[in-house]
Amino acid sequence: MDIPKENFSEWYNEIIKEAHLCDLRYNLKGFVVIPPNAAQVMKTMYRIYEEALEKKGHKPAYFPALIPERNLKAESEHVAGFVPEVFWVTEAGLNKLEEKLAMRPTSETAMYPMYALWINGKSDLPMKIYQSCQVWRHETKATKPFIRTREFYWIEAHDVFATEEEALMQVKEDMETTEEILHQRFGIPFIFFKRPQWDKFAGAVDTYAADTLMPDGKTLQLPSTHMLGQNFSKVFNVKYMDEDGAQKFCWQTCYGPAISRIYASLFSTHGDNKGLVYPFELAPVQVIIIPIMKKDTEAEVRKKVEELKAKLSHLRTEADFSNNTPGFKFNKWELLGVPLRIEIGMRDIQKGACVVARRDTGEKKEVKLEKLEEEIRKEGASLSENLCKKADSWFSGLMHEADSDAELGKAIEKGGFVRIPFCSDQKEGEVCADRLKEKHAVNIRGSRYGDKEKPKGKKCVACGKPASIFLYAARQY
RNA sequence: GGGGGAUUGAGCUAACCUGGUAUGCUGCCAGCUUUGGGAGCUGGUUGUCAGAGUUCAAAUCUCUGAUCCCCCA
Repeated sequence: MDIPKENFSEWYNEIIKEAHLCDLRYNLKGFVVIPPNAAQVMKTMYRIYEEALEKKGHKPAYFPALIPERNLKAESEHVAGFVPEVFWVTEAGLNKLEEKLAMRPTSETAMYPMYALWINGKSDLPMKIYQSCQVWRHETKATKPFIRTREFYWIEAHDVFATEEEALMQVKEDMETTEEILHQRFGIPFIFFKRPQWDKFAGAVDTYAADTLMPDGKTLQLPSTHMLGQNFSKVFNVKYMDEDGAQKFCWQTCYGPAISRIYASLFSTHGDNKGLVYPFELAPVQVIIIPIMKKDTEAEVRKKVEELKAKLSHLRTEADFSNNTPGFKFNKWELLGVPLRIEIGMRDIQKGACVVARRDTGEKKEVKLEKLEEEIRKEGASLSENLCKKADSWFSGLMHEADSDAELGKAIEKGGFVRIPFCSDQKEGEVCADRLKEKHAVNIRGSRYGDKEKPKGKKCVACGKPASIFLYAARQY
């Protein structure tokens, strides 16, 4: 493959096809088949996430995919937000169902009626449960593989606490988890925004969402964590008996990292003109050994390669003995994003060495065989670190500021986020957000988490009234 | 929501206007040769989106339907 990443849209379609990341031939709009090349990475991402959540006190569970209509409709804001996108099951076998069943678009209304039964007293709290599952949303916007599909793969964690403070702490913990995994381990840069009131999760008190950037400068929402307050507990009767003997409503949060979407940003962030580039930890094949064989040396080289493979069996190591030329194999495994490649032929064997090549930099170097394991470990770690650093520096170059409508119009063309003074992130600010959307095709992402600065003396870029807060604008997926 | 494109083997494609044995490349399988940056030869391999109509004869003409992909907001 040789598509310049500058033309991101074309690059994205091409890499999906060339590297077999998903098969679009399943003839149902918005539903894609995810073959092993992508599924292996997604499973690793799932495993990393699940381990992290469990380490922080979450336990796994599985809830039904179908939700009775009356459950889904219990919380009015929630239902208003999701119903336009729900797939309904209305028939079973030969009969019409008496009550429609929703294919879960998210699982609050499947889980919380059970929570009401499970939680009785303070000793049941906090209750932190997650499930890894698929959800379905009949998206009306244009679908795009991994980024916006009508069926997608995610984890949803739903936590319940006795107090508001604990719930707020959980929101913070979710943000930390996101930083530890998405940024530090996957190398994906992002910013946490507190969404404006008009753009929060349906039914939530507040929504905090991690927004990353795609190579074309448009933003993509990754995990979000929601402070649900008591909105759902009051509807679903999630209560505990306090020490004073009174029944009290619980405080809830939920957190939803969408693995399929995170995967999109993973390969889009790190990939290059030659194809995929994976962090060492996530690569389905971490080390590929390419034997260089002549007819008379084949047996000897083969033996050596098997030896190396066994030596590196603690990693996902493979050897390519296929009947292709070395050049073909180099290109193939580079396209597939294998972080490290070992080349070995008689020339090297005689020196007691092999050649190690890095996917990210293309550097090749000779490594003595007795130092191989150590070198592989070092180079693997260094590669992941380099990917993260490269992504960070690219990302930080896309942070802009604007104090007026005209400046915003200019800055947004560069791609990325633009920090602007804004009248309000409460409901009344929506008019201004709509105006900017109309004029510049930008979306207001919210205030940056932790940004305490006040826009003293500045005016809202949309309405010109005194600004109360700095918000960020970006074009979005 | 607006626009565009398309449906011929696993993928890309020719033939369609002017109806008559469906073309080539890639892939895949087998064999031989080959291997330090996309190898070569020989042989093999599967197909006209669905339904109806016109006709001696339909990938091609007519009608009806279905589906997908892409771009922009």
